[in-house]
Amino acid sequence: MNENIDHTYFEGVDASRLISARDFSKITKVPVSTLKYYDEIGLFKPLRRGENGYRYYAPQQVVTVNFIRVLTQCGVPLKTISEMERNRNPKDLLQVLHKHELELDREMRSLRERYSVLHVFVDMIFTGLLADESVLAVEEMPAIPLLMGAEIGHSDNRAFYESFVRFLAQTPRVNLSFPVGGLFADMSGYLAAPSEPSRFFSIDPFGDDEKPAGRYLVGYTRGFYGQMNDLPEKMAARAAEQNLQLVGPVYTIYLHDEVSVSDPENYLLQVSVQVKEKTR
Amino acid sequence: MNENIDHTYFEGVDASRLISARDFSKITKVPVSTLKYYDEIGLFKPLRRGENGYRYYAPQQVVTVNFIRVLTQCGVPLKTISEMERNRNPKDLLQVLHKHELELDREMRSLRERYSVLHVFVDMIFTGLLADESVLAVEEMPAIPLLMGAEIGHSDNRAFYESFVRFLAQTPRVNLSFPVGGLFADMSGYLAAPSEPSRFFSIDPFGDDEKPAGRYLVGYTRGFYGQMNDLPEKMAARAAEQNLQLVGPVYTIYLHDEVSVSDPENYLLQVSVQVKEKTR
DNA sequence: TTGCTCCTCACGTCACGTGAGGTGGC
DNA sequence: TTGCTCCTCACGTCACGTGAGGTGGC
Repeated sequence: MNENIDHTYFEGVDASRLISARDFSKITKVPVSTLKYYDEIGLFKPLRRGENGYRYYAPQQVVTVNFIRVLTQCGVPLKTISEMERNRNPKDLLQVLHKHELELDREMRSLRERYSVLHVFVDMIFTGLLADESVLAVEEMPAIPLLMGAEIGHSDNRAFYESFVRFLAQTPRVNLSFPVGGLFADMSGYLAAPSEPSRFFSIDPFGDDEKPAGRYLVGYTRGFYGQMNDLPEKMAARAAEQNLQLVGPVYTIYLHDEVSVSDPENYLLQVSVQVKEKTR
Repeated sequence: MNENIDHTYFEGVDASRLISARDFSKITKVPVSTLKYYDEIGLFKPLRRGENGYRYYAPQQVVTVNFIRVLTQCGVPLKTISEMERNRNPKDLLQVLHKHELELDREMRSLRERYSVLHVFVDMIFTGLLADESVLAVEEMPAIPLLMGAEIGHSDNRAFYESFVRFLAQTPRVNLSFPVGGLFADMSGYLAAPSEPSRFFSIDPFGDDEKPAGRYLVGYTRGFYGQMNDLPEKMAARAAEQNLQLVGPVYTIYLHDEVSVSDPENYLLQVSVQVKEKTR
């Protein structure tokens, strides 16, 4: 970025004040190999070369190389930076920088999203590890934000996959980085067809819907996607035994799936449905 | 990530429900070339291959490939993801994810910093474009956060470079991505040795010091670093003429430097010193 | 026959990283 | 002579992208 600088401007600087490649690298945290590469492609050259070929940098060049690093970290290709610099002037640079401010805005949003994705996965895997799978229990559950898919019309019994694909195809509305769960209208719907949820939802913290906080009857079972074993019947039986009034939809979420577990027999499903204590 | 899945689990799924590479790419926004690459290195394979070699993906694989994308965007190498997946289990995955949550925290901070760097540059270049260089004027200036360097002892007249290098070497305290300015203790110090600032400072929004808001006598001049022309004398003369009482240090900032301008003769320096109206 | 989609194979690319083998001043 | 730092040259690498040339079903 300083190849156009007339070196006579630095005549007052004697060689002993200049900085070796190693030291320049230490100051700027830019690896020596990178400095050599920038030199090679003509993007950023040392102020002076020793007779033995040693690279010597001027102190001011620190600002320049850091500026280049900022631009590359913003995703500007080195070639673009080179071209920009060939006829650099304040107005054009201002335009480019302004464009990349917007680019950084997008990056910021994407990063926040990646963060939430990781957080949701951590949360689910952790919940799965703590879960006592062998018991059905009534417990307090916090609210979970969701993005709800459209209702599924079950015209034939192969509709599951098509519905799922249709749900997935709703991008970009549905963010596919978050785990997907299945929902049944109520307990009787779940009992009737345990592998045919009436809706899918994405566990998306930016979603408009939510699974409300409250007391839930919670059960777990292990197995491949859609394999419910005797969980529906057990949950219905428990509700009857303890005189629990089940309200609202049944939520099914794979806490452990192919992302975290090798053996499909060990995928861990959590099923929950809200409980309202019966008035006596 | 699904190479360990026993394909018999998908026997219920007939081929017509599976998704072609093109469609899978459209749904997930992952380029086909990337899908092929993941297949090639054995990281993520389609559920089934047609007799003609066509790739067919199952709907559930959408979640998996998105998870892979999230990890790679967090900087996890594909090889690491592959290894992780070979003996994947919830506990280990939890550890890895937690580590990368911290990684993302750092990324977030770095991104915010890049953003501020761009902002500061935009601000300076823009100010430079708007400046009326030909006139000395008294004007309101906003406060600017700074990171101040140590005071410079001027033992000899070559100390400038050494001081500057020492200032730069104060990393990591000094963030070298932000522009650097020079400061003189007062107007008489500036007049006495216009190219020997008593301190350097970094225009770092996260800095502890600041240039206070207030009314400043502001002048501009063009030329290479340290070239002040007759600006010091003109500013002193103007202060005397208009009976201005100059208080506090003299700030010198290159609004346009080698980053934004090709010709060193056109580097634009802004010099400002605070004004206190004399009580009459 | 004509599109259209998919395939493989091979080579390119971007921004470096990594030795091998050599120089030069204290 | 021994370290130590720097050099050049060449090749490797990571995560893909980009054709060239070919297949296969409507």
